[in-house]
This record gives sequence, structure tokens and C-alpha cells, in this order.
Amino acid sequence: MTRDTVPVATVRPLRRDAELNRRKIIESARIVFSERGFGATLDDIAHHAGLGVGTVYRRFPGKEHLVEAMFVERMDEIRELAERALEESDPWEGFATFLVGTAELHSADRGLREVMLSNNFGQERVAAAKERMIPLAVELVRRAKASGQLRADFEDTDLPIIHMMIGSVAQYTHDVRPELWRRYLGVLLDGLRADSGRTLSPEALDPEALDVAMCAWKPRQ
Amino acid sequence: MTRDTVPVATVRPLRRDAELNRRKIIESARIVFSERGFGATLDDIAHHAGLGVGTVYRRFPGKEHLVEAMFVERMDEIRELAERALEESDPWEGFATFLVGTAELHSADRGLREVMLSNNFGQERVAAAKERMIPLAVELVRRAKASGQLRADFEDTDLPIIHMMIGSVAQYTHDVRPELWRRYLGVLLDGLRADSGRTLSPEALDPEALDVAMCAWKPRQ
DNA sequence: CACGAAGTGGAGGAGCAACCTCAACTTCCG
DNA sequence: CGGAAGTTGAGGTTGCTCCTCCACTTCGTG
Repeated sequence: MTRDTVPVATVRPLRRDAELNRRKIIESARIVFSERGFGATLDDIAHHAGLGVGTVYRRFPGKEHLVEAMFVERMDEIRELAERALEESDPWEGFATFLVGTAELHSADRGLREVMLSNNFGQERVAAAKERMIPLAVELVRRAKASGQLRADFEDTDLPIIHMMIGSVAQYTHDVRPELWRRYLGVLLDGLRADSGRTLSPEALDPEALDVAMCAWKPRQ
Repeated sequence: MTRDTVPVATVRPLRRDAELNRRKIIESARIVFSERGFGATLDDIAHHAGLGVGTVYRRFPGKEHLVEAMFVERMDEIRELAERALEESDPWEGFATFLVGTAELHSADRGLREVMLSNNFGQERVAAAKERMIPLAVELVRRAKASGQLRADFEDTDLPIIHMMIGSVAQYTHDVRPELWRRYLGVLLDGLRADSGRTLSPEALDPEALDVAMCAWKPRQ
């Protein structure tokens, strides 16, 4: 090794056709995962992209890697959503906007929903993206409670559970009325306003318990 | 055939040991289906009953038959629940009692939930049992709306969707906090009281669309 | 008790689906 | 033009569920 050898950037760029195919794969993965979730196989994605299976496996060692590559940016979308929601002057509006916005993303992209609600997909980078998002969501909740508009017994861990509920409706009625979930999110939001004077029971999950649930959950069909 | 041949009651009774085993199978099926849903195989049930697979297949031609034999009575439990709820003097209490009671049954029995929310399990007799139950539920909704306590834009088809939501939470947190679904049913009930003054959108499913959704839904894991 | 009918067990075949490999072929680009 | 890089898809492997089959056991009647 001479002194001139550049130690970084050892990865030489892909051949032009290969780079094109890589993009086709990612594009197809986005579409297929969003429609059918991670139940979809790499074979499905290859077929959708008009490529052989081998090509996909050459580029991505396994489904995990493709997922990783794909959802970090989607999760950053959610983070941006939270940032914009925090700019809302009315804390309740901010909270509600965030909830509706994330539900829109979840209901339009089944893969995203599965990544967000399960801890079985994507490791490092996805987890990191989640971590980046959480404090913003926590702050949205805090503000809405402090303003007296969100019921005081609401907890941070209620957020993913609500997404789980809304997502299951979205999936159930997807072929028949893709927007129906808004109806039930409406009921939930009405139920979450502070004015009811009632108290929720039992208590919400603590973060550890939520983590256990997320690790155990493996979606299918 | 002589005149004396009795045309009915041609089925001769099972041998004593066989009858015992039949009961074991049904008992095991109840337990296994309620824990793991219809994803469970007849092999699983046989093993749980301490019998060979062949024995199960000899008695029940397929999973469908076992399901049919098993859930008609469970659905009648729900009907009785509705009957009792109709006896409540306060219409809202009746409505809420019914919702909590059915959710309790669903969350304790994954198989029951799957039968209720999908049209892919059990045919004739299960469908008939559902039909018997529906008018009672409709009446519960009608009364609660007429009393001005249930929001006026609530529809009959909201009931199964709410069960879908609650059931998905119950499944998600089953191993960690089996009773947590009550918390979210609480939020929903608060949101369903008439006093919010807000209006749900979009509109609820019509019964035909609900049927399509139920036919398409096949639960897994 | 003894015998035939009824019932049982569980290894294993058939069928399917997902995952991934590999060797023959094609394309790129210096 | 030559060799490195890339592509292909039939098919091997694994893992699952469903269900059959027949040698074996048990029942209960004459």
C-alpha cells in the first residue's frame, strides 16, 4: 500500500446499467412493500421490477437490508411531520395534525406501518430513526396536555397503540373504503379531548412493556 | 326395506372410547383455537388432546367442520349478552355493556374474534347464528341513539369495526397486558357519547361493503 | 372368551411457498 | 476487443400444513 492509497471511498461505483437496476429495485420495493407489506417476497419485487431474482439478491443480501435502505427516509418524513406539528400555535391542533398525518402515512404504506409497530424489521438505522422521532412526539403530547385540551391521563405509549388500531381498520377496509379509518380516528380524537371528565383505565403501557409487544408482533396478511 | 325400518336416527352411536375422544378433541380445539386462532392446525389440536392426528381427521373431515361445531354456541353467548343488555333500563348503559361484554369475549378467544370478523370460517350454521344476533345489536344502537346519549351519526356497521380495532390491540398487547384493550375501548366510548357536538366523517360502511371487507379478511399471526 | 367391527397412531407423502444459489449467458467500458 | 461486471431464472433447500394409510389396539356382543 503506497501513501497515496485513499483509505476511504474504497467502494468503486456500480456500472451504469447496474446502478439503473438498483434504482428499479428500490422503486419496486417501495411500491410492493407499501401495498402488501413485508409478506411480499424478493421474488415479487424482482418480478415487479422486470428483473431476475438473482439480480435483487446480488444487490441486497436479504430482505432486511432492503427494508433498512428503504424506511429510514420514510421515518424521517414522520419526524418532519412532528416538527411541523410543533410549529402549530394551538397545542391541540398540533397534536391532532400529527396523529392524522402519521395515520395517513401508515394507511398509505403498509410496510411503513409494519416497521413502525414491530421491532422485527430493520435494525440499527431504523431504530436510530425511531429514537430521533420519539422526543418530538413526546413534546407534542406534553404541550397538548399542558394546555388542558388533551386529557391528562393520556400517555406517550398510547400513540403507537392508536396507530395499531387505526392501521388495522385501514387494512380491513382498504379495498372497500380506503379512507374509512378517518371516521374512527375522529371518534378517538373526540374521546381524547379533556372535557369528558372521565378517567382511563387500566393504565397505559410503560415503555418496556411496549417494547416487548413490538418485539413479539409479526404481521401477516 | 320393510315398513318397520326407521328412516331417521340411522346414525348409530359411537363406541364409548370414541365418544370420549370426540369430547377430548372438542375440548382441545376450544383451548387451542382460543389461544392461537385458526392458524392452529388439526395436528396441534390432536397433540394437545394427546391423540393421533388420524383420530381427529376420522371424526372431523376438516378444520371447517370443527369450527362449525364449535362456534355456534359461542355466538349464541353473544346473542344472550345482547338480550341482557336490552333489559338494561338506561339505553346507554345497555349499549356500553354490550360493547364491553363482546370485547371481553373477543379478547379472550382469538378464534371467536376471527369467526366474527371474517366470512371465511364456518358456513351455514355460523352465518345463521350471526343473523340471529344482528337485529338485537341494531336495536341496542337504535335505543341508545333515540335516548340522545349515543351520537346520532353512529351506524350499525361501526360495531364490527370497533371490534376489529379493540381486537387488534388485545392481540398486540396480549402477552404483556391482556386487559389493556379496556383503556382504548374507554377512549372510544367517550368519543361515542353524543355530547361532543362534532360529526363523524367519512360516513360509515354500508352493510354490503362491510360484507366485502369481511370476506376479504383472512387473519394470520 | 373370542371374534369381528370399530377405532387408533403417527410416520410420511403430496403440495405449496419462500428463500436463495449457480453456471451459462449478456453487457459494459477501458 | 477482452475481461470484469452484471444478469438470469430454473431449480435445490427448507419448512410448513394438510391429510392418508394400514398395521395395530380396543370394544362389546354372542
